[in-house]
Amino acid sequence: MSTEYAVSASNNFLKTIIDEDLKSGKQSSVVTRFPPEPNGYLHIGHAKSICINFGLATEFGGRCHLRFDDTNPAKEEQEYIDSIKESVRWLGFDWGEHLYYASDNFEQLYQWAVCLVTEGKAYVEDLNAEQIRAYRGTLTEPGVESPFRNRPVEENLNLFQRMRDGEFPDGSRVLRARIDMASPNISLRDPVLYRILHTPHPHVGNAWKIYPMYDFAHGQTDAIEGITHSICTLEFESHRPLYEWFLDNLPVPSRPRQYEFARLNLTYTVMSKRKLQELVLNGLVSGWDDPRLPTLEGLRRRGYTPTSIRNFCEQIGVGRSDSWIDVSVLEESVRADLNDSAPRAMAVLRPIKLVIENFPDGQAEELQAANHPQKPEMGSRTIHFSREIWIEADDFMEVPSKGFHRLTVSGEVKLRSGYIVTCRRVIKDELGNILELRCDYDPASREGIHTADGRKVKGVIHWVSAAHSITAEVRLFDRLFSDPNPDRSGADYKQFLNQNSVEVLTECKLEASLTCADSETRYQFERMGYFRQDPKDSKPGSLVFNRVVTLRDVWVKK
RNA sequence: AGGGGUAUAGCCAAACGGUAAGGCAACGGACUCUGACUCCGUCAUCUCUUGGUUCAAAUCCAGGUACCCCUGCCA
Repeated sequence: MSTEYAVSASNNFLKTIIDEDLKSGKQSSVVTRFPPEPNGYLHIGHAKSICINFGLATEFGGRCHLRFDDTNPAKEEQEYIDSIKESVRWLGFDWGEHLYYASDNFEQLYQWAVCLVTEGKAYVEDLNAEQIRAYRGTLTEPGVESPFRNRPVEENLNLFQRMRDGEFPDGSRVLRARIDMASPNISLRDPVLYRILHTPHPHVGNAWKIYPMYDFAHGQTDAIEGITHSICTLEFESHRPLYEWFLDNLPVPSRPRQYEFARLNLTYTVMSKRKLQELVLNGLVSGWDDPRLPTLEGLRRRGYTPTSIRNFCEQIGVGRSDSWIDVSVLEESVRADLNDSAPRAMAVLRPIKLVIENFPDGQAEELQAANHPQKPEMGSRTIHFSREIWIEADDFMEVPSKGFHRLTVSGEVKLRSGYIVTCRRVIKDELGNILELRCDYDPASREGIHTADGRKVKGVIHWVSAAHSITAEVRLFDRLFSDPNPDRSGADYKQFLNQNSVEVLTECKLEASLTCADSETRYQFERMGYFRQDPKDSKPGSLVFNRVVTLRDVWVKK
């Protein structure tokens, strides 16, 4: 399987639209944008949007902007701006010179609001939030016009200027568009354009006392940046008429179009910012970068590669119907990438001692082990074979179950890249716990898996020389939730938290070559899965590895 | 209930009036010094449903049904 980015050139409705726009000459180039609000960390759902926007730009030879949709300083912080930029870069995308902030357009937006006021298309509202809500009507009943709706233009101009000047307290007035209080589309019932907020802004500081709402900022900002295809998620679909109303009524420099796609839903996790934040704040996870979280920082810390996430986004496609992607698709994606690129190593996670009685004490033999079974160009490394080695406890069964083909009493097994050993006896303590296995090895069995009498050995297991191993901590992560859809309505998602979503093993025995493991390198610990050092907690001398994902295992399924 | 959307295999998803792509999963087999990888094969007489138009319908028309979104001074 190839790990190249372009997994398939499958079509989707956005590509079709862009293709037609380009061919018909409606657009001469493609300009998209990824427009996060800097009020939290990015997650895998954002990755889908990032891949769509940057991907489309790349595919059609256009460009993609990174734009912070920073119109609500009450929720936004510089920390999030920094994290978002880092995550987008990590994913492998480059916005070049095109980094923008909606807030850089505040003055222009203000002037356009004045235009609307001047033309009688916007007015200053004195009703409070509760009253506005009551006047708005319901889904089935039309709204009622505000008593301030027909305020004279001059008065509106005066009041709006004074709102800007900071003369009024938060919440005392808003600027509203004058559209249609009876519209069946509620977002057209005189939507709020500006609110008063005496709050400093992370990007423009204390310059403003009033801030535009999303609807009044997004489309115009798209127009200013020359965005041709403004791609957002489905819940903004009913805002599209409003998006277009502003473009129709303001002297904007270009005419962007909004298109919507279905957001990503992943099983066994939660994706809403609110819930993610709740998990972090309540200490239910270790932080925004907890390796069990679907945040990009979490996936990154766990060991997911940017390539695997991009491939995942390509695989799941883009559509307009609500869909649920099983996490196993994400897991399979990182397996595919890592299988290709990860050097192999041996690590025994739950060690049990095996003593080779016919190997001299105090000696060691150097063996060569391939770093990748299908890629000789990745070379090999030296491992040591000696009298005492560690093997995985699971790889020995005193009473083998049917189909088990690893080590059993008086059975034989091949030590990967080493020799065939035969188990002679089991030494236990008085409680019956296995202390060690006593074995013999066949010095002639270095190559292949055939015994001296020509039989083929059934099993191959990983191992590590006791005297040449290092002890390390390994963290095994599982799904954060035990239910495929913890988010389903009517239940508290927290009740579905998987109590065993992390298992910490502190007595793992790793081959010595891992002593100087590079912190970015993902390894395949043979037969156990893919691992990488935890970037925060792993230190020279006390290594900590995270399991990115297990290997596929058809045996345990049976 | 008003408005806006969506229904194609277990999960995604293509198709644009010409006879149901592809991926993942699953299943069967081969290969293998990782029960991994890889390889081969199987997997929708059928597109939510009921009618209609047509030589021909997943695609067009009419009526149902199910689910999602919208009543923040959030985005």
